[in-house]
Amino acid sequence: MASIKDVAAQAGVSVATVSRVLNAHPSVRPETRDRVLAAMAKLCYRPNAVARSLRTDQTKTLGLVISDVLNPFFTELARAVEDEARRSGYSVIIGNADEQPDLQDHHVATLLDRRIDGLLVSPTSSVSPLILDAIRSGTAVVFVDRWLAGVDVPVVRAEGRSAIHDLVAHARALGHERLAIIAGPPATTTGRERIAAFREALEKQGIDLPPEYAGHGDFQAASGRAIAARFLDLPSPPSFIFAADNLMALGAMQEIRARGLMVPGDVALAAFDDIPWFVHTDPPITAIAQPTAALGHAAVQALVDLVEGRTARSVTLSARLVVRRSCGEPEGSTS
Amino acid sequence: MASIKDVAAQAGVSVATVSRVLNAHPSVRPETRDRVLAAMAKLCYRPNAVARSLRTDQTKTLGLVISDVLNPFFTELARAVEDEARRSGYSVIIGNADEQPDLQDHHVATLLDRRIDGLLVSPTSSVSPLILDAIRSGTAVVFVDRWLAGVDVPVVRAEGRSAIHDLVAHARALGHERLAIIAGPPATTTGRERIAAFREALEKQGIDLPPEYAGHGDFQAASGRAIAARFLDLPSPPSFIFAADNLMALGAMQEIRARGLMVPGDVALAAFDDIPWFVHTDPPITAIAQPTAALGHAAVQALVDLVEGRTARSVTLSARLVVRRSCGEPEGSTS
DNA sequence: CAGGTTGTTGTAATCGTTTTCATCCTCTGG
DNA sequence: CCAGAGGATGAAAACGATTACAACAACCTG
Repeated sequence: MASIKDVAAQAGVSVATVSRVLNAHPSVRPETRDRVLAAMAKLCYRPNAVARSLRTDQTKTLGLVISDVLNPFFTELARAVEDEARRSGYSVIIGNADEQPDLQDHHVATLLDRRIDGLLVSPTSSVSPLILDAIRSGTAVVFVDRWLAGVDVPVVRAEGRSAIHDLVAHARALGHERLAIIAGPPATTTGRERIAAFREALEKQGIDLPPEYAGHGDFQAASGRAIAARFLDLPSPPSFIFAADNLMALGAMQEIRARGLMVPGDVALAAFDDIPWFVHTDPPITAIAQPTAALGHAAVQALVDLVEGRTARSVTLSARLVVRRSCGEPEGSTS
Repeated sequence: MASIKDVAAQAGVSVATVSRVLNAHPSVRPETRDRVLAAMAKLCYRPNAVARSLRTDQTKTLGLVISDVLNPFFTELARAVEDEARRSGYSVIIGNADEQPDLQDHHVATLLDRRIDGLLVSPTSSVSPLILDAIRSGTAVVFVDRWLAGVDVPVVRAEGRSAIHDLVAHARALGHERLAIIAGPPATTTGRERIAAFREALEKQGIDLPPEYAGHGDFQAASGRAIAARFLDLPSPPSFIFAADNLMALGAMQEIRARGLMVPGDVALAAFDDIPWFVHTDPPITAIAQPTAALGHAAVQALVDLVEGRTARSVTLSARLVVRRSCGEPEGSTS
């Protein structure tokens, strides 16, 4: 592959001049520029980003470490992140932590070794010395969706508390009295917040959340299924199950189906995170929708601000309840 | 960030020695090695992958360019690719082409600029001078799922022909006579192959595929919906619609629902690609399942073979029909 | 016409590694 | 006791770009 030296030789100029036309430096005579451009075209020259990064100390690359690519929420987030990053002239390297702290650390480490300009993380666990080190040593970091306490880093997330209150009110209006939750891991902020909001909403309605009606999964389908099974095995099983993400809702659905039970007749179901398929499930699933793409865009903007030396602020967008039929027939409904 | 020079100074040795312990070179006195290791720990030294890549001319990075990350098939493929690559010591940079040739080229170009060691592509269009150039100039390339004709590059894909024959036979057994297909873009191999197999299967059954029963979408939901609408507006609409991927099936489902029609009563529906949600839709959707993860693993193995100077062969796995209820009630079914 | 500007170009240092070659030391065998 | 082997280390040259600085020409101004 042709290097800047080959181009310089071909054009009969020095490498400095070639570099100057590469970087659109003003003081290059048009005639010389054309000669260089011609040489580049002739040799199919493409600048070596590796060498450039070494010299300029910037890779024009952002790292994104998410908990689970297979979760449609994170997939959409990743896509939005990539789109926005590209608009700002950055590439994105995605690391899939698969909800495992070790894997998360592995990705953070290799991204740091690759000298990415900035890091976007949705932390899997509550502590990560590596991430904290990176922040302390000056790496630009922004948290998205989930965050780590005790560090001064911008957080871009959706506020789900009020939507959860709406959901609980909705369930109560439909006559549900025994409400259960399949929450996320306590080690994650979203794992803790969603159950806290749920409990708070129940209290507002004058009911409480018995321990056996609260399970902590890992945001993946299998755990949702296992916890749903535990609920349904109870002497007095809940009449309503709220899954804190769409994958655990899928698992719960599988378990409910496997037992020959009906939604919402036997158990009602609702999920945090909305996905297109929820419209077509049997029954359509009531869910809390996050402004996923907006989250991704805002996160990249904040990170790029940080990387380029500007200041960045945290952003909180709001999630909203989308009522469908999985909690019972809304009054006035025909189907 | 500490460099190899700082470590050398701290340990009182030359950079060459530090480099040697970094690369586990045998001829370093154990005592020296320990001293260097201690210095590295003290300085929190991490080797700069950028500098290393420049010197060694290898980035230990693979590029993956896929047509649409939001398509669950590609998401799962990407995940499998990343897993397998990590096992072989490579990172993966994913480029999402969003079914747009321009975007695909953009990603290929930046990946090449970053001097990735190998490229995994599922081409969006039938021609791509950039990709062809890359192959000619010696870049290791492997095609996955889709491919480009006329180049000697390993292809890793699933064979769906026989599963499509099974599907058509299944539809016929259920009494369907007017079968339609929402195919992919003719510019893609999967777009062409699936409709060819479908037409062939129909012929075997003694029926033909009228032009108005064949539409070409772009593998995304909106196009599936538009084509389904066209089918349903026909004076004699089809009784069975086969969508060539899951997103177009989603679009078709949306259109069918919007018209108040029932599946499979009014129209039957089947999809290429299977996803977990198909079990829970109303009705559960009959689909052709690909061995997605295996595809990803095989593709990476082939690519790594190529990168590391071994020879790689094409791999063809087979897809299989998963019968559910969206084409009609199978005999003996109770639900 | 001297002296200063301005515009265009080249030389060479630099980024953080790896690696070749040379050097120095120690040990072995005759 | 000396030659030669071999082990451990260092000096320095790459890799392909960017950029500070110097150099030189041409031009303008008084």
